[in-house]
Amino acid sequence: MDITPIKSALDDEALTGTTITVAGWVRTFRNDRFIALNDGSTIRNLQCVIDQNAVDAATRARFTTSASVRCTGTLVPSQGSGQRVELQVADVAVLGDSDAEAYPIQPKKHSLEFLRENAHLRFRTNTYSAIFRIRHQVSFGIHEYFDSLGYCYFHSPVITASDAEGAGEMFRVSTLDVKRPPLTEGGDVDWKEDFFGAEARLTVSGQLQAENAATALGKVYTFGPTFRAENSNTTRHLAEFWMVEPEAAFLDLHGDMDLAEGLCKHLIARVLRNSLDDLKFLDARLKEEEATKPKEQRSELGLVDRLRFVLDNPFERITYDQAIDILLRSKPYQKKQFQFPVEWGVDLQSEHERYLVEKHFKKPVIVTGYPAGIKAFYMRVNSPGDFGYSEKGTTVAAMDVLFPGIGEIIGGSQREERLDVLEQRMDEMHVPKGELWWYLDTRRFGTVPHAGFGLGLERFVLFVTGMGNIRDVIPFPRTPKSAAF
RNA sequence: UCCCUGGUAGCUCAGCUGGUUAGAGCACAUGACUGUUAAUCAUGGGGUCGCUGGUUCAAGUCCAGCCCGGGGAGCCA
Repeated sequence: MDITPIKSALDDEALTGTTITVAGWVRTFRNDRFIALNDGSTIRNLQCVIDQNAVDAATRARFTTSASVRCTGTLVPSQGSGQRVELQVADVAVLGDSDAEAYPIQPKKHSLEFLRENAHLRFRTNTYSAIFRIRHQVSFGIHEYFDSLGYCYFHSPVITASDAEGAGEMFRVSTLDVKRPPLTEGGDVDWKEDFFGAEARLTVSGQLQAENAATALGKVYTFGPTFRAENSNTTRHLAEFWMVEPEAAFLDLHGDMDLAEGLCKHLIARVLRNSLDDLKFLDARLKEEEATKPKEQRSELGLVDRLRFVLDNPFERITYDQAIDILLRSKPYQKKQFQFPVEWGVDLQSEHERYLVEKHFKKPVIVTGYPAGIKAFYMRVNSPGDFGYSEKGTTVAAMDVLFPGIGEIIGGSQREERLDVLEQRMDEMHVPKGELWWYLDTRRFGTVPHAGFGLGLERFVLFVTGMGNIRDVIPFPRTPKSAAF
């Protein structure tokens, strides 16, 4: 039996007048006659009209919220005003009952907190089904973008024996007995006895391995789960998240910025093209939510308009020096409204990034040329004439893409390809060179200028969906003290 | 980890300065309904007031500790 997706039933005008079978989950059953059926193919429901003479009362009583149902009938123009077509049901089967008393999700508005606690069922709501369809569009668009530019999808390992990547605290991977681990003569845990014969951890980044690949395959990108054991309790952090990390040989900082901006725009364009129903739903939801907020906290543009605006305008590209200048001349600085100091050499705080993006430029901003002291060892040291070079101190070819409401959505850089400079920086920052010999080999044998970045998938989905909490844009969020489901 | 804030019915929330039997809307159950759009109408059931201890004649309400959620900050993507 062919099952027609509800999306096709609603959109394909050639199906009107034909007999089709649809299958999905009941959203509501009204007037003992109308099933609003959803199968996940679209946010819209198909109205299935039951003939009460043909379907007995006992069966009709089983059309409860979230029961799974299969309906066969004729697709006809609707007599009601809420939809273009509806299904005149000739045959209906309840595939799986849903006890209305026990089922937690009701046909009403629920708080996101409650739905988060029912993460296994929240996909059945309009909001979350929209989010995860959009997440799919973004994921697929990532492959589409890099493939179209000749990038090779590269699978970096999830388990690593190196903790020198410096991107954050790592989770340990071990098969040793936690209560009685083997010990060395000195009384320490003997990791040689562990599964990998060394201390192993979950990756915090595939970048270093991607650099190995880029200096052979030319252009690569990784896309997979990444793990950080930081005790971060915010709306923008997860312990397990998905990251995209392109890395390309013969690419400089400007090319890197072009690549990052191009990716963001490609993804936004794709979502606008393929997920407009879902976006419009989230847009309306957002407006409703914002109506309860004071005027100054409301955003000027709706979700769809915001996405179009980002798509249509170039990202602002400034140096760290310029960012500091703007902040020093800003009203909040002069009125002493910033909590953290603004001076050359210290990192930009959330409040500073927010000011630049949301108040000053009112669009995405790429900041380059950060002081070397606050950035990772592998970033290229700037020389006079480089964009981002500063008279005030040593800077590196870093670039952070800052988005309104979210802050840093992409962090990247041109990499230090000069072996001597790289080794000196590793010494300064106490990065163990011995452990990273395989990484340094890229600079020993045919080193080339190259660049890349990391984009947090969930942060991007957060922006595209207009959601406020990163735990709502990943199916089963892992955060400190929480790994349920 | 730090700061702020909250936890009362399945959900969303009200409950004043401590004082009868802790309320509402929605949901749910039963009944009605052949054009509904989060359908509607009638009737009904439903509570360890987060946990533990304390103050008091009396605690949902006051105090202390703990647990959990939310917002913000740091770390970052």
